[in-house]
Amino acid sequence: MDLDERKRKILQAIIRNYLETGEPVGSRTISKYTDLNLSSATIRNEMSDLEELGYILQPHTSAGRIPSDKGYRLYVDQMMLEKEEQLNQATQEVREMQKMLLDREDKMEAVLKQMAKMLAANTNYATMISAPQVRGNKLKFIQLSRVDARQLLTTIVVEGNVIKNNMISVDQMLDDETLLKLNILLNTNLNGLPIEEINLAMIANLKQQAGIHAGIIAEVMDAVAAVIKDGENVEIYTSGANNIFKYPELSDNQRASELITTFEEKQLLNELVQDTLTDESGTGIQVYIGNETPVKTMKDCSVVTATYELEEGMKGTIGIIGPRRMDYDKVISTLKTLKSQLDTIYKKDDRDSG
Amino acid sequence: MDLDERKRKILQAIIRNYLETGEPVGSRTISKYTDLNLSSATIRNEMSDLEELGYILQPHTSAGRIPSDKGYRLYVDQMMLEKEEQLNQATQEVREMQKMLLDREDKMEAVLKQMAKMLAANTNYATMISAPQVRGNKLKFIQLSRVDARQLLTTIVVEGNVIKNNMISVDQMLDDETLLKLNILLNTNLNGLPIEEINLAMIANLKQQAGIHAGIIAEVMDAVAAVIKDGENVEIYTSGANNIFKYPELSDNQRASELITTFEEKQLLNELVQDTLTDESGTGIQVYIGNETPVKTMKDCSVVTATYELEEGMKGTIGIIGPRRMDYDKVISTLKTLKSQLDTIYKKDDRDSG
DNA sequence: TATTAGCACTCATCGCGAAGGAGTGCTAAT
DNA sequence: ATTAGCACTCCTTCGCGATGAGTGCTAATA
Repeated sequence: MDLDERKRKILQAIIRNYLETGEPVGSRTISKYTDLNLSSATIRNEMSDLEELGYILQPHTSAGRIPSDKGYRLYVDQMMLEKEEQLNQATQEVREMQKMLLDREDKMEAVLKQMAKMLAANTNYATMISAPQVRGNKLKFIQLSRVDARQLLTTIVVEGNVIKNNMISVDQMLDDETLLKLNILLNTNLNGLPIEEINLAMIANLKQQAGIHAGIIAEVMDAVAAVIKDGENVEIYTSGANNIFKYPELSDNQRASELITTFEEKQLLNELVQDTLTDESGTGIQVYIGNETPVKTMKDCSVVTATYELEEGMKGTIGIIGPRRMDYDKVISTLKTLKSQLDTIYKKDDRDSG
Repeated sequence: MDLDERKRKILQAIIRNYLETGEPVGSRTISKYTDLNLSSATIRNEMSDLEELGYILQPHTSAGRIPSDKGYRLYVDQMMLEKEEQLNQATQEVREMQKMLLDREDKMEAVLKQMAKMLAANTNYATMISAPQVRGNKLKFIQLSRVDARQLLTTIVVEGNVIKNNMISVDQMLDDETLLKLNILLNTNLNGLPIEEINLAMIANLKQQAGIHAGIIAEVMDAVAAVIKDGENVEIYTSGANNIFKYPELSDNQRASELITTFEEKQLLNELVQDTLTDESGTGIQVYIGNETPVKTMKDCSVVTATYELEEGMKGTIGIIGPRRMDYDKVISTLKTLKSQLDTIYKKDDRDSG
């Protein structure tokens, strides 16, 4: 089942060539452009074997060969092993990104958006970045403030400095003392508590202590619940969806429409994020080739993802979506470098955003 | 220059037919499917006239005619006049939307997103909705809260209940009294003030009064400035970009790519919003045909926009983008109804969101 | 005078078959 | 084991005639 050296070299040559041209590769091409010094006939025999083994396939009888998913898979795995060390390639793109990360003074949202855009511009593929997922976080601070006679403002801060506001309408004006009491009640009972651990008994208890203001407590708890809910559907930023038009194999109406919808709805991309976050291989980089992807509209694409991690276990995903004949080499090394930048730089610096 | 009744009828028939089929319309078709009882020869003569006048044109010598931008323009203007009254058409879609608006309990963002989606599904065109633009608003409430030893939380509420949070890191812990003082200082000086009217002199004054905590004041003012900045780049929600693939005249690679980019970047859509908001015709509905649109990537499209207005002069834009042969009738009446729903329903109900 | 029938003409589109050519598999020679 | 040679496959391209939709013009008609 294992391939000998020569077969592997030929397969690699086929894939390399196909990545460049997007056209089926013939035996003569391989014979000419490799250092194997073999005639096209020999190559043909080997190709015949490779086809039988399922690494390549023929679009039609008298065409050259193109890599199968299995072929790509071998190629990628092999590459990942070989290139393990040469991380500090420090390409132009990465330097740019690094600069951007250091420059950041505005919100995470803006940084992620721009990062997606830059990645797309650099790779010529479609990109997505998910904001770090808030999960298992503790309440840090709750406050009720009187904005005007009829309106209270709830402010909830969760560890990791995720902030959430909510307006509550009240029937009659609350005096300062009552407001202070409620604030103390909320903070002494809830501060430091993981949101998930807030249960019905506690809520009932709070309400009882709040007396006639139980209704307000209820609304505050709704807002807290909303924080959890918000944390579930992660924000996803995309860019470069138009890049799919650069690859004829993706830009027929049917496929293009599906892909565009996927990028626009972002719903399905979430599946990709979840899948990436759960299945954690060693490197933090994953490659989905063709049908391997969890998003079925991308079955004619390849997807490379990286997970990055900020402090406090907040994880996010970066994804690059392109044709099967993606420049895996470039994409993987770019993602690796970017990932490590994010992992380290963000952890050093400790300010954060809302 | 003005068209006689017959010419107008023929032009109308040509446009109607072309809207349905997307194919050039021949004289025989018109002769058969109108109540004019004219032979195709007569129609041909009239069509020749209409072409000379610039209302229709021929893709090639022996093809039928298609409407020119000028032709569409006449058609739309005419239609807008005729249909002025029949607003209460209360179609299925509108009823659904109305229900959705009444149901709303979550944030504006979610409502607008879903509205865009629904519009796209109903019309089979691409849609966009801009969130109401915050402009000329007054500060309603400012608060500094101590979240932990090193961090202060700024909460700023603007009229219309736009809420903005910001974390401030401090070197040493502030005691309760100082915090209270700062809060009183901020609120007595700034509450009720239009954000634009805050000037350097006021800031200097505040800083002086804050004494050693001038740095904190500076950071709060930065956050206030950020509210203005936020207000400028309006959020725009889009949906149904994939619908362009339903119209062959828009879905060649070149055009599709440009349009998709426009929808993804949203930058350019902002121009459309601004244009719509400034140039205010009577009805609040605008129709851009082909090259009339301010967004050049949409030169092969028609764009219909409506402005809606919430309380306090907050205006937003709804846009529908489709091919030139758009079903203007349906789109306009849908937008008209939706607009009036938004105008009235939102004004009645007064709760709001952050 | 306006309308219409008739006709020649234009031109995009479709189908078809031949030519071209890239690439293969097989066989026989090296 | 490798390779040269050759027949074969089949996709692609191109040209060409047929088709047909639609026009403009002219002459006849009401």
